[in-house]
Amino acid sequence: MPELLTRRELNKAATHQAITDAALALLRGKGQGNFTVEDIAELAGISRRTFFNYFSSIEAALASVTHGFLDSALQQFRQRPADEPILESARTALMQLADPMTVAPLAELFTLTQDNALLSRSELEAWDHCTEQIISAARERFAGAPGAAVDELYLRALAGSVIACGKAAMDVWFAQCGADLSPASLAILRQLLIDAMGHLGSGFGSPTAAGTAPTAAPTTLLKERL
Amino acid sequence: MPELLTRRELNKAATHQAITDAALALLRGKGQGNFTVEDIAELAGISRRTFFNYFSSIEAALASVTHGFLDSALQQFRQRPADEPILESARTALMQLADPMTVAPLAELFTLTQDNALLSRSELEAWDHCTEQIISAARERFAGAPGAAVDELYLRALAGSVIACGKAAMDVWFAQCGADLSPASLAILRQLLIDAMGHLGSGFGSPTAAGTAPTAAPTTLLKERL
DNA sequence: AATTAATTTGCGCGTCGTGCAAACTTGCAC
DNA sequence: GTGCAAGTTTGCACGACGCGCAAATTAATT
Repeated sequence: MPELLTRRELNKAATHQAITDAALALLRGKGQGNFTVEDIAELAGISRRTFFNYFSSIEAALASVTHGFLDSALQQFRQRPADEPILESARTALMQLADPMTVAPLAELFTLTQDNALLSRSELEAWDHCTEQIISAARERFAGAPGAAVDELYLRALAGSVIACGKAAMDVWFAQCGADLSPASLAILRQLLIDAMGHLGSGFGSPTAAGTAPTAAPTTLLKERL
Repeated sequence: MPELLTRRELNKAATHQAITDAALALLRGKGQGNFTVEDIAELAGISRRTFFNYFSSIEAALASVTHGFLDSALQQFRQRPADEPILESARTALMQLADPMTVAPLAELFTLTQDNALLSRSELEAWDHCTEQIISAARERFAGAPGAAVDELYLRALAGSVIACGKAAMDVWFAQCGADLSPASLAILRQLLIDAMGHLGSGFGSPTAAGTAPTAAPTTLLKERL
């Protein structure tokens, strides 16, 4: 969290926040596609033109919620020790996000958008953007390894799969718990993330092995420790 | 391939094709963002309004190339025997696509779009749509299994990871070979797909294990047989 | 040939996204 | 403080978008 000192940065951050807040409020009240940029601008107390100085579309404004969420995930990942197994790092980073403050905005966004269609374009873009950043982070981590050249395919396949599993866990969670943010619900999310990463780590060996059942391999290696 | 008999369906298919051809031609000639729907309509010999009867945007028109590619992948996957290991089915389905006729349009689209930005929104949407369909296909496959309820998390994590690995292989291939469609280049693509699925099947154990090196586990299980 | 259904087309309208230049705000040095 | 330089907001204008609508055109049915 870099301290923003100058007034300019403060104002900019405030406007940014005001826009996403307004967009979310309108999404809540009127539903997807039933409000315009002008509506957002008015509610946020800025001009239509200024909105476009911050975001190129309504979708982009809403996707900033997802960006925020994924950015903090990235942050968690980057500060894991470099000698830790990479799947373990990913798992831990994702787990840190299963707390109310962090998931709340994303959860609401999900419930408000997935009613109508699938994940909207900008949402997908946010996840994709995060994938690219994981690739960078993982590349840096492997840079100091014995083998000189990093296997680009390995990196991209791994990062993509991790994100896919994270997304899968979230999808299942929302389908199961809706916007429920209770401790019990968050515990389920954590377990889903653990299981998803377990499946990934065990090569998707059996559909039930890495689940809640007291089976051997994956659960022992990736058991939750709280 | 369903035989289209009536004139109506024939015309529709022809128009559809004419539009994507025109869009690709303009993309080739003028570059991303430097032509309008009206340009496409004119080149395709239809009205601007008719374009929107087929696609909701230029991006969507271009993404139909990707959709076609992924749909045929889906088709390959669905006709695999149900008792085959699912990763093996996915691998085989993807491999069938490494032939010139199938990848050529996609390859060109990649070279024309990835110059500027990342994969555009509609491209991502196409991959996501394919993921959803793989989930359906896999769910059907597991439906006739002993365990009654299908593990939704397993399904979604698996499908997402498979697609992510396929995408990773393609990304690396394009970065490496550009639009080269020679047998040698396609052989590389096949190997990349094999390796990516190998990494996935072995739980991303080691960065180099599932590669070309004569290591034990993954390569033996997923070796190419031609 | 006449009827019916599907498709194309032109028109209009509200919205989008952006370049531009004029206001206005902030930071910095004198 | 005063004033200057750099950054930001705003209004305006313009081309493009996406779609509803109804008339015109085309294909299938009898």
